[in-house]
Amino acid sequence: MIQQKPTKKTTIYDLAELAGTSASAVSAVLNGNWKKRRISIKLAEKITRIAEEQGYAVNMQASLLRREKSKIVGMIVPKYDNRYFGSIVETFEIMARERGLFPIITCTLRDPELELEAARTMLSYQVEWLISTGATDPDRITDICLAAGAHSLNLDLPGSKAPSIISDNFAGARELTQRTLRNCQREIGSLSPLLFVGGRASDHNTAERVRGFRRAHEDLGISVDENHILTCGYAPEKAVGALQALADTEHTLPRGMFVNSTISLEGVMRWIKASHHFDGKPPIIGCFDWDPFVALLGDNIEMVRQDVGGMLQSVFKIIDDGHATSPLIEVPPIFDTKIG
Amino acid sequence: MIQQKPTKKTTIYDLAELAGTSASAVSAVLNGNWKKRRISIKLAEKITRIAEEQGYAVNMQASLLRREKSKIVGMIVPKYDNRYFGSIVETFEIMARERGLFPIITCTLRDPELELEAARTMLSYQVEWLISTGATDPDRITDICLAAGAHSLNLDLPGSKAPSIISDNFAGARELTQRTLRNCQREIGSLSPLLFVGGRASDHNTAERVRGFRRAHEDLGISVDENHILTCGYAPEKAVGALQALADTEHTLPRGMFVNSTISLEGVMRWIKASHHFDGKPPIIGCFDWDPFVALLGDNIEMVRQDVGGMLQSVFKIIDDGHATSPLIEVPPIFDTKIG
DNA sequence: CAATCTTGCTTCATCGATTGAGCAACGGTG
DNA sequence: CACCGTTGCTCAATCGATGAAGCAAGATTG
Repeated sequence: MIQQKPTKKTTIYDLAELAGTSASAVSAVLNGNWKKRRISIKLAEKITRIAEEQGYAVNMQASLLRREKSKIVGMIVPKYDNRYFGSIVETFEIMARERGLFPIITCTLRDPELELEAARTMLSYQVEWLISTGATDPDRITDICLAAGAHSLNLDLPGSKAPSIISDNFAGARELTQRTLRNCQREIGSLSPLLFVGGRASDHNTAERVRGFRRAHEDLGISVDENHILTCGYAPEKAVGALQALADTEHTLPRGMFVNSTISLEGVMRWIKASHHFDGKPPIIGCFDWDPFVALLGDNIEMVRQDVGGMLQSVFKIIDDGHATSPLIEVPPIFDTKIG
Repeated sequence: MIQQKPTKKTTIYDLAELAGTSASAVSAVLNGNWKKRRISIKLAEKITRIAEEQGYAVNMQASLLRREKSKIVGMIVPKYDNRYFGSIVETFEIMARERGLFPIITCTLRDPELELEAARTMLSYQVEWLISTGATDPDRITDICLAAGAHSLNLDLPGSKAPSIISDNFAGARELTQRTLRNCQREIGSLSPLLFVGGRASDHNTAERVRGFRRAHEDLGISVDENHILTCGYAPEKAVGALQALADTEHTLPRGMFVNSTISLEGVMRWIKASHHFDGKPPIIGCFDWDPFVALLGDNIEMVRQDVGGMLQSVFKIIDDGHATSPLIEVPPIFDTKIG
């Protein structure tokens, strides 16, 4: 018979009838504990064969309703438009599957309302753990998780009510700033302060990176110009706007720059190309994030790669153990050994 | 405090008891059809308030078990490591949510076994539609979808058993090849054939792009060297290997290249940088895919952007209508007007 | 040969939300 | 006052899978 339309779903009752047995035997066979339930091998094989013939797939909704654990782990992520978050999601899925967990992921477009909405939806699906990645208000998410009986974790940006796994932003920014200052010195002959571009002044990561940025300048005895800290937001257009505004008030911009993410870097490079401000004397950039094409094509760009593998190891350590031993885990980012 | 343990989940029975009413009234109020069920506004408000106080979240497993439609749409995608798939996933989520559907996405790492496994898992979760993006064997996925009562669609790579939405690879490749040939001519003074790098000879998209590549050469009266069609796979290392092998047998490589994806481009650029083959005379590249940093930094690289928005419009047109009017939809890719 | 154990199943209650059917109370009508 | 319609709820069956409890038949023991 030719089935154009999808057929009706097969249930264990259908299989039971076909096999001349009970639904409970079918269930026991198909979820693997038929030995414990003392089903004969003969019947088990018969049921398995019929299930395959019928293309049977268990109804997880029914199954999960009955079981006590859902084995579903959720993750919310701001965007899929850069390698950092892409890599986080990919690694999360792989590590979840290794453990027999079912990962569900959703992106929230950096919209705080959508974050909460997405969290609520995931809770409806009975996630056991919800990982908030780069969330604007992780504590509110933790609140609703606790109320709904789920565990929560923060990744990339910390919160105060759930364990947080983040990059070591201070140390990373300090090292990156030092390297960029040196790269810049090698290029222009003298040591001079950098421009800081991107990120939100209100978020923990940006604050820590600014602190590392300042410290690196201190280390080398250079003073930072307060007007040169442009925490204008992450979007490329924000960086373009901030650079243009600064160029409008100051004659020349610093040659060296610390850029807070690849997203902001996109804007920075767009502006550099469009404004012709740096024509002939390309800026020396350090970027707190990694992208393969920038690494290959960007001649004067030093990048730090956040240790996604290490961070997710920590996440799953907590999930595996069922609890965290520390409220904040800072994972050092990775520098390529080669410089500039 | 970090170590709070999640509370027990609240059910409509708990709420009913708190409100001094029945579970069925609670259900009616919370899923919005309390007017139809003639619940008084007074009771509706009371129930709503209590539900909010308790942080109640409906149990989707139970809800979906009872309803006939799940409103879940699934998508499988090979990787999250490039802008094309990232953009597909992001757009898919947005468009699904606009329609009140719940999107679930999983990546299959280009592993055919994992594709099937992921499809089966999604079917267990009662997806109504399953979109196979860039799948190696989309027809097998369609088979198991039909057996499980779900609809299926193919995106990016076509299949023969379900409607397919793909880029117009032939026309796109033809145009891109022509542009690259011209860019190359402008650079080196004479018209000469390009090298084709990346993709699998067995997949539809690569075959069509090779056809467009050949046609563009024909159009300009140039003959293609068969040894210069390197359909070596998508992974960067494959491109590196293929270029090295070719460079080992031939003295000089063509100056112009057609690269089949940003993934392959990564390998191509790695080899170019490492081998020093093109030092001083950078290759002129056309890439069938788009990346913002390549667009900004790659001076001699022309890119085509696949029309993700248009493709997903087509996908959701089919989902909205419940059926497709055509088995294959080819969406023209987008060229930036500016050349070179 | 009765008593007990083992094997191989079946029966039935359950998870939480949904919804058709039904029922009590009240107001309006003739 | 009998009858009917409306309002505002409750009852109970149901979705599909699960697993504790139970039961019948055969095997083993004393």
